[in-house]
Amino acid sequence: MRKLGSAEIAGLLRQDIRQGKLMSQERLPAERLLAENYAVARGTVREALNQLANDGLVEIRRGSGTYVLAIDAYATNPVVENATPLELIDARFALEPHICRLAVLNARNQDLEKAEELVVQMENCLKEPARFSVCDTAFHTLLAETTGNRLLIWIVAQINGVRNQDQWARMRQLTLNETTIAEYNAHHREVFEAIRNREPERAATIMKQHLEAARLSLTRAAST
Amino acid sequence: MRKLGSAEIAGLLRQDIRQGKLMSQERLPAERLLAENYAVARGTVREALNQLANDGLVEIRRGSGTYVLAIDAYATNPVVENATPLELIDARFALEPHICRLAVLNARNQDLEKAEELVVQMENCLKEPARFSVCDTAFHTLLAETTGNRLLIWIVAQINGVRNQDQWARMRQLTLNETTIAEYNAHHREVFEAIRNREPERAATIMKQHLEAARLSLTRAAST
DNA sequence: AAATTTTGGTACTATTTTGGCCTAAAATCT
DNA sequence: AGATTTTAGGCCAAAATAGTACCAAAATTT
Repeated sequence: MRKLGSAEIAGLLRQDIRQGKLMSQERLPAERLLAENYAVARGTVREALNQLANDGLVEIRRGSGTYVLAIDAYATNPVVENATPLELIDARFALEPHICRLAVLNARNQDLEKAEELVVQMENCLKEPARFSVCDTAFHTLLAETTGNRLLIWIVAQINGVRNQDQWARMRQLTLNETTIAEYNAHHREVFEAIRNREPERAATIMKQHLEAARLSLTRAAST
Repeated sequence: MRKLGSAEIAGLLRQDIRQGKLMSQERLPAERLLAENYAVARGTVREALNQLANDGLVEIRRGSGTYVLAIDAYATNPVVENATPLELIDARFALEPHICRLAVLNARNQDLEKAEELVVQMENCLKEPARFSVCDTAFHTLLAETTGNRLLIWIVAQINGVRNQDQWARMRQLTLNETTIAEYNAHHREVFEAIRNREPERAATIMKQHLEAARLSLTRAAST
């Protein structure tokens, strides 16, 4: 790990504040403690805190401590970052079936080639959940791109940003075993075939079933 | 792999910056480190960094480091702002039917009251396209809020942001006459009734018809 | 109410890190 | 063959950091 500077420290603290690990009004650890935690000199921590105070994220009170304020300044899109896996599945449930329809209407041969390549790659990932997950994201992104609708592409990109969060990663580890990967692969294959055969409604229907399965394994995992 | 030149290094860094891998304000690795990472001499890295600094992508501070600066042009969402009315309708086509389903499942009495109030307001706007449009946006936003899904609420909010753009305003003026407002009102009324009667599929179907009608009048207007 | 502890504020020096600059040999391109 | 770029190394100056000590305000304990 590279040595940390004041900019990095400030970034880490910003992140903690954004993610709500440090809640509003909460007092964060004393400068000397933070310095020890990050294995850094106190001056460096002070520099970082002054940056945060300058941005209005934090209030420094001499003799008392440093306090988090204004979550609202960052309320622009913490929602996206903090979405729960279930909210995310519902959003995909809304979007992806229709994305399939539009993909059918707009798919060019080169899109189909890319899609098939990804499907094949995923079928070779039965025992590699991490790699499967990457391809899975790429597959759903490709579908969005195939629609040619920049707005949809952007929305899907935002949603994919959420999938890299902690909670999602944990859930994925719980749900992605060899059986479910095989199941998902069958869905992906069917979606691909439906798109290649230009059957919009079938593609949409299968995507719905796919997401229904994903939601099921998610709720099952959540209840254990 | 061929050896890299300063131009290639500059290209790679440009890409990382545009993709957000190197965020704004972030300090990128020291020249000596970059040189090691890319297996290249320090002078080459320096040349690349000078190119980026020349393009205003990066700020080099002697003794401190090299910092990414204001890439807001890329980081923000020009996509959303520049979406065409047709892209927007397609996105709503993807989202809103399912939002209707979720709204049916989650609607509380107070949501229904607000919805009915908006429907009534719209029915009194036959000759006031501007006011109708405001209520229309509020109605669709309310449906999203009723789902309780923060991610969907956020997405709809982003989409609504687009509707205030010039192009959209022009289109709206072209399409919103007394006849179409009356037609849309009938749709809204039906959607509301379906939600009150807890009929998710009917609500979704009517919303689809509503959006289909909107797309039709849009394409008609565009072809004149 | 007073003493003690904890907290941020400040000053100072030594060390490390970082970019700025130069040169000469080697590699690459034209 | 000539021109340009890249390499490899050393040295300099600016900035950041480390480390230490002490001060003052607030909080806590006695």
